[in-house]
Amino acid sequence: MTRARSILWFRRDLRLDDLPALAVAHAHGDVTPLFVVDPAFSASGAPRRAFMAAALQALDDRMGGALVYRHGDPAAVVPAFAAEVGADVVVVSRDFGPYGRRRDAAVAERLAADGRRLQGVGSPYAVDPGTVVKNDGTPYAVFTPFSKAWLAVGQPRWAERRATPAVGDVNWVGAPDIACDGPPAVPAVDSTLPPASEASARDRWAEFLSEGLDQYDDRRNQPALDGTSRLSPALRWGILHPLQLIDDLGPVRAHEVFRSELAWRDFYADVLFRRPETAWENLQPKMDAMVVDTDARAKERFAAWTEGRTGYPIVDAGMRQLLATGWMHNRVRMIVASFLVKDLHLPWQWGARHFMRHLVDGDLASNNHGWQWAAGTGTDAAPYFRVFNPTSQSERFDPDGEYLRRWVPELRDVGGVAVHAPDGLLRPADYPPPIVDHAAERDEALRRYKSLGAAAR
DNA sequence: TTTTGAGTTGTTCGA
DNA sequence: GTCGAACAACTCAAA
Repeated sequence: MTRARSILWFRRDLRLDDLPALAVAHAHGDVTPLFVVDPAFSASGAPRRAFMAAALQALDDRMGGALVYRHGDPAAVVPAFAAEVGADVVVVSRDFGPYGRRRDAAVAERLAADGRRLQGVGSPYAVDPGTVVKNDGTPYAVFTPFSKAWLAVGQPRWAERRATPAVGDVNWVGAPDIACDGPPAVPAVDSTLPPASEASARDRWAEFLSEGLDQYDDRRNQPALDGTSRLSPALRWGILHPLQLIDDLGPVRAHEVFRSELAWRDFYADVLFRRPETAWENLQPKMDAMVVDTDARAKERFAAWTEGRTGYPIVDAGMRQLLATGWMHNRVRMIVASFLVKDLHLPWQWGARHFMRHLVDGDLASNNHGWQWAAGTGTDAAPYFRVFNPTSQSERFDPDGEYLRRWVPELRDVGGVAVHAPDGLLRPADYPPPIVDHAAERDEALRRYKSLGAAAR
């Protein structure tokens, strides 16, 4: 008689340590690990595809090569696979995103039709979306009170939490005995990010914890420095779970700032869980009347923005870093986002889509609600008059121009402060002049916001 | 129910 | 060079 068997279907929790779904699958008996390669993902940029493929490879290595890849629509592939291998249960980490919920509902329905079930265990968040509520049971819409309640709800749970024990005796039943499609292709990229394995992510965390975290609140805003954890891709793909980080934090100001960033991640996941349509629609409907440019000139400007040839060095440096590595420093993300929305007057969705395509850590909730914040359409929106000045941001956060020269080599020989805004004779011949005048576009943005207010009254 | 204080990340201007 | 005020009005959250 064969032993009972379950399928562990990996999606965005690409780890084995501290994975509740694995413990549950193991309790069912033999475990068949599955990853479904979704054709929709092939639209992503090379660094993003490379990181996911590398994470899967590292995961598979830990399972002795047992990971089964199948290509296609999960709603068809997963139930068929469960029937093929004779598994009654498919265990997953729960996905709270709009696409993931639709997908999982479809999969669960088809599994149920065959007398099987989808079992969701755990999530990639410190506190699951939908959990943090006000006294009247409704969700928070402002970050600061959310984060206080998040901490109040979370801390007792985290204190009594036991990391899921290492599962050393799992009997993996998978490839090569089970037929397998190929893994996703691994494009070559030159990445400065930590490699995509659990061991290297843990090493990076240990290094950051001992060397960088205590100065996090000071150094995290300087893009030339290694002042951030750079663990966002590991968190995005579930190579690490946020509680593995929170467990190590102490009652220190810099640690609290770092934890607050993890609270932002949970906050935006919660907002998107409550309002799934806000992935691509304004959270604040009154902002729908905002005038944005979408004509041919707008498309040309958008192309210049994506390719890093706006003539604003800090913007171009960030956009080039994104294309080259799949990552961009957070301070620079805010600067380029403000530039797209308030200097170029383009729809925030254009920028969000580009980021999602290229960012290795691109997460729909954090990314798109971050963009909504920048555009003033979202939760906790920035006041309309808060318009980033790309030159003064550059002077303030990259005072020596080190980041600029690293990513915009045309500026290598521009000395002193001119590197932040090389104009006239100081501009190298191969570096473009500014595509717009910031002062003029700032006024234009303020004018548009004001006329919106007048129209609303 | 009403009131009150507050709200991630900024810039500019004038004294 | 430094500093405070202005830039609006609204919504949220809790007392």
